[in-house]
Amino acid sequence: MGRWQPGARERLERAALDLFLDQGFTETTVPQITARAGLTTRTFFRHFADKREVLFAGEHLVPEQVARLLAEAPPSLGPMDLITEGLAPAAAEVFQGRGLDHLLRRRAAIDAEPALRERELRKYSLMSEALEKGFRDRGVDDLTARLAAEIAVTAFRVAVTRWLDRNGDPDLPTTIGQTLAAVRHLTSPQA
Amino acid sequence: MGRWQPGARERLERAALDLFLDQGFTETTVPQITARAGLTTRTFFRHFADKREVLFAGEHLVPEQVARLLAEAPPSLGPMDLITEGLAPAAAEVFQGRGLDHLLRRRAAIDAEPALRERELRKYSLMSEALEKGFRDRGVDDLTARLAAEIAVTAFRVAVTRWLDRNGDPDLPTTIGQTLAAVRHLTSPQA
DNA sequence: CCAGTCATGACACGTCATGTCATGACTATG
DNA sequence: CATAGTCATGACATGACGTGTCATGACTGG
Repeated sequence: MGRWQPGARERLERAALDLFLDQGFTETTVPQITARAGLTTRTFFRHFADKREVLFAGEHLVPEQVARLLAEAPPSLGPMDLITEGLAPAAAEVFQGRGLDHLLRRRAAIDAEPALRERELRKYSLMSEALEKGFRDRGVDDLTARLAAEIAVTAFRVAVTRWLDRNGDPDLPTTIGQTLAAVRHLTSPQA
Repeated sequence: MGRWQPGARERLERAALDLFLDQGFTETTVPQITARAGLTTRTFFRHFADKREVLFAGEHLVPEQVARLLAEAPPSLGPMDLITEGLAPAAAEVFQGRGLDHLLRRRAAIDAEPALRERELRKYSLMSEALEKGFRDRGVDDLTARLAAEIAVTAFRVAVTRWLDRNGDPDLPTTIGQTLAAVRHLTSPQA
């Protein structure tokens, strides 16, 4: 792994987030990031495909985690039960790695920059595609699989927003559960 | 309006779509587009903020249309009814302007290029934000407004996909209705 | 006919992103 | 030790993207 000073990738991530929050995404140039991390511009693009990607490292493996989760779940569960019982707890773990403080700083940077918001949307879109495929592999029909995947991701996304807004107070699985309950209530006939 | 040869914007849109489909988005340079349209590079960026935007012209006014629609709807309707009765018919009109053939070509270009898919996601995200605000202005609570907006957009998006897949066969309002019915069924307790 | 407006042309420039080759620290093998 | 191989990084060149600025010239209104 690391030969020179190890952790080049991590240094770049930290430097980038600091600068994005301080100056804004557009105003921050790649040479500024690499200077702060003690590296060269070319090295930045060896670790990240583009300037935005520095805030989304590692998230490329979310889809495969989702796929594995669905493949291992009891076959009896329907789509909505899977979301409630399978995804919510697993999702919580993902967010344990980094502290709440880092998550809030990261969100602040993303919310401030349309280009980063777009990247965030793509992340959730990929997650939805993985879910959809997982549902279909379990025998769910195409339309239902697609809608269940989209609704699951929507609930997850809305729940994360609420959870961060409240500084992590009710824990994430609880917040996801509340959000799914609200979805059920909203779409029930008499609503 | 047009002084030299009129319709610069439209010529650029046509040239760009043709080239994107023929060579791909990345392989197409802005000078190639402008050459085909008989204009200069600088002029392209006067009409469109960036290369992707040439496929999304005019869509910036979708949010305000959504806002007006919700403001004018009968106050008695709940969120889900609004989606069914208000948005579906209005949405259909938007797609009448250009022919089905153009919509299919445009979708093919977008689906082939991640950067364009991201832009498409942003479009729907803006639509969702407009819907959410509209619901809140009608007195709907924050969480419900957010979820109703997201679900409405999801249903719309999925319906458009299915509608295009089937070459516009059941018309769009019908397809949206079917999709919403599938959502209700999916989220109903026994599903 | 003249002044003002405005879309476009022409040119310069900084940043992003990538291809290519060189360098030098580490590893493996004898 | 020695030598060959690997691999992350440095250094350099290049092309496309996107913007600022000024000039031009067709149209418009008085």
